[in-house]
Amino acid sequence: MPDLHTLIGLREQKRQRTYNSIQSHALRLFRERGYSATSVTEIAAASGISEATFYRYFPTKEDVVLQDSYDPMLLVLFDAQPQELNPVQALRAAFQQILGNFSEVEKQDQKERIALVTSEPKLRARILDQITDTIQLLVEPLAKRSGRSTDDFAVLTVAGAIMGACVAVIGVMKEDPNADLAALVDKALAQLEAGLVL
Amino acid sequence: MPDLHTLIGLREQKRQRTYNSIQSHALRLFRERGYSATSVTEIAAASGISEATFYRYFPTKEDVVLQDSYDPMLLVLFDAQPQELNPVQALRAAFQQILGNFSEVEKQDQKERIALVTSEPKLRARILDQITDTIQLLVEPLAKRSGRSTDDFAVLTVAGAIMGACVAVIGVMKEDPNADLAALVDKALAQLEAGLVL
Amino acid sequence: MPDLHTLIGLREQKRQRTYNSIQSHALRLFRERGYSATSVTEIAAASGISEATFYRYFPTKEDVVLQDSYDPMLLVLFDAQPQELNPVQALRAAFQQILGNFSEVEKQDQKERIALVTSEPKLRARILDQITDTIQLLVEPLAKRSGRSTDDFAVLTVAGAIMGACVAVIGVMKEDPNADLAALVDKALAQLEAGLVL
Amino acid sequence: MPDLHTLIGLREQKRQRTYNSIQSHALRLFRERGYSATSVTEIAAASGISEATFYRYFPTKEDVVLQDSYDPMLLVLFDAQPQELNPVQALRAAFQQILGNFSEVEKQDQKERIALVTSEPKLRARILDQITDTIQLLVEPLAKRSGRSTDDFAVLTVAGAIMGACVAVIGVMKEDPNADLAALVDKALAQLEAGLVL
DNA sequence: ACAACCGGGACCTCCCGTTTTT
DNA sequence: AAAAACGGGAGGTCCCGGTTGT
Repeated sequence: MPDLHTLIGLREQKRQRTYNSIQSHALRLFRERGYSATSVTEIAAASGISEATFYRYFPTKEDVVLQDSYDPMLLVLFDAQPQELNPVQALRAAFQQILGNFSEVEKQDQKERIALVTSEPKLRARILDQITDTIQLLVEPLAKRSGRSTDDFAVLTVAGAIMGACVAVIGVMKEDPNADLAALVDKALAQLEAGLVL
Repeated sequence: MPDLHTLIGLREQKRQRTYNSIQSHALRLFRERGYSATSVTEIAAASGISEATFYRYFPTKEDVVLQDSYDPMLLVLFDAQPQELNPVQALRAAFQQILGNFSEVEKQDQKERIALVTSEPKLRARILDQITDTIQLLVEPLAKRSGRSTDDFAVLTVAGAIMGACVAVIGVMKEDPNADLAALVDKALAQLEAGLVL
Repeated sequence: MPDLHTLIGLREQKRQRTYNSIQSHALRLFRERGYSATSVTEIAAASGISEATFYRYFPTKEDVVLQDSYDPMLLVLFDAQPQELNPVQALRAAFQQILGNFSEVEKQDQKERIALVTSEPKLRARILDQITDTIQLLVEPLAKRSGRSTDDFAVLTVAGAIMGACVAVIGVMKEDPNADLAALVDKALAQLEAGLVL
Repeated sequence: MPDLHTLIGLREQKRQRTYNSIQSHALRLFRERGYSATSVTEIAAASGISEATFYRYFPTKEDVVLQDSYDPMLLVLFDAQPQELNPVQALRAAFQQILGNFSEVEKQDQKERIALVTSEPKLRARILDQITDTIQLLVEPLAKRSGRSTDDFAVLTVAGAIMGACVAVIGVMKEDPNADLAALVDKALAQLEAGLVL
């Protein structure tokens, strides 16, 4: 896993720091006061930026919870997996390299995001989009690795099944917030890996 | 496939007719005027019932789109499948007995419901619940048929994967509303049936 | 000309007072500080109402200049003219009953509105709509009085010509703000009245 | 109708060709990508000129839609009309000699310009100026032909009425873009010609 | 009682002028 | 010197809870 920071300039690094700062301040405030009781003004103040800058990083307040930088990482890591892994195996490995290396802070953040997303109506309203977006996101690399077309319905089905398993895992996390996300996802994908050969 | 009507009394039959009447009038009005521009008052009037009666059938306006009577049917049909079918095979067969026997009217209604649910924010907001509810709903019969516990994570994963595939199918239907829902679901489940053995 | 106030309730009267209060405070502030240098917040404060209430009366800041209550009055007065007057004569008379009875305050307001509308880009941007809307507004009563169809192109032409003459008058007012609006409009319409018989 | 080309030098002819080339390329791009989504850079590239050259022909992007070379033509043609025609008659004839001889390409361009001007806010913002400028433009020749002073309010009224009728015609064109501009203008001016004698 | 009205405040967009990076 | 990021502030929409006119 290459250090992404060495590849980008100072400006981008600062941007990353600001991004993370906003997100973590926001999640903290949401935890302390609740999602809807926290205004963007307050998040901006806590993060030491202007409200306008907040909206330059996140198009809406919802996105501060919904967005993460893991999707592009996932794609990069997926492509970096050894060629002998089949698509689901490679995806499982990539997931593990992200989730398995979460710091305690990241784990905590992730838990809170799941809790928020499953409880706050406004956020729940956008999950279907998130899921279908991620399904679409997965289709292309899955197709590439399996030598199939991106129009192949079988690829779509596998992508859907994987995301469905993730939704089931999120359901578990909701019931038991102390469950180990990385382990659950790995277990689910291990099971699918055996059967879902493309 | 047993005749479901023989299993229920006359009163229940009348209730079913009213239920379907409300739903189809509502879907028609939503198509003609748009979801949010149609009031419950108008739906009740078009269905020849009082507003109070509407709410006795559907707790909210949203539910007239979200609810369907297929979930209980699915469970009954699932249990009625021959014991030699494995869980996913049985589920696939049950789905087919419902979707494959849709009348033209039902097919049209289903299309519109998918279109509404994927476009109206209020409705989209409740899809996660629908999905997780259905996952939970599937867990018990899947566990029973596979001789596993309802707590078995493998069962949950399979239920999630199946629903995920359905979400992918809904994505396809959204892009191409004239696609054949029954055929797509069957194709997806056929693929999962081969790999997802419990 | 009937007293419209006797026909409406106390609430509506209060609404009218608020409406006029906002408009006159706004015009005063625009005169004192300029249009774009005056914020809606300031107008609301000066009028003793909340910003939200401002937007309940005027959809945008522009409308506080553009809107007037004269259009509906004009229609009522037009219809009230003696039947022996031809359409343009009737319109001329109606205009006169409005413009000729302006109080000094109203004259002053009108002057300022003309000055603003011809100078402020944002406002100028909406004049074409105003003009075409008013042309359309005039078509129906003109058609009615002349016994022609509202689709009759001749009616549209006359309505356009009348509004065009008004635009020319506004051009004069812009050059010489102390010119007498009522007199100029009357003179223009008198000229058209002679030739534009429907 | 004299051949305008014989009146101007070769250099001017080339300038005209460049001017027309820029304008038609721009209108095509506006149609294909939308007005605000098309940059001056792109227009210049499509026309095979530099951005600097574009601005030597058109002071702003707006002017490429708003400007036309017809105003000076109109004046020349107006003056060339037989002396027995009254001012409005002469103007009607001049209009016809321009609009009636439009090529298909010019007709199409004109339609698109009307569509753009009535829909793009930035462009709409400048229409009042266009109208009042044209009214002023017409005043002088109208006054001359009628033997009146350019300060004569009657002349201004007639100029305004004529432009107002044109605005009404533009309104028709907006509703029905396939209407015949030349015919509509002629019909409107024919009607005014009968009544608006100076 | 009932609906309309209002104040308050959150969300979000856009623009302009200034500072920082490159 | 050009491009990007930022702060500030105005415009506009929406919803909630309380008040007031009918």
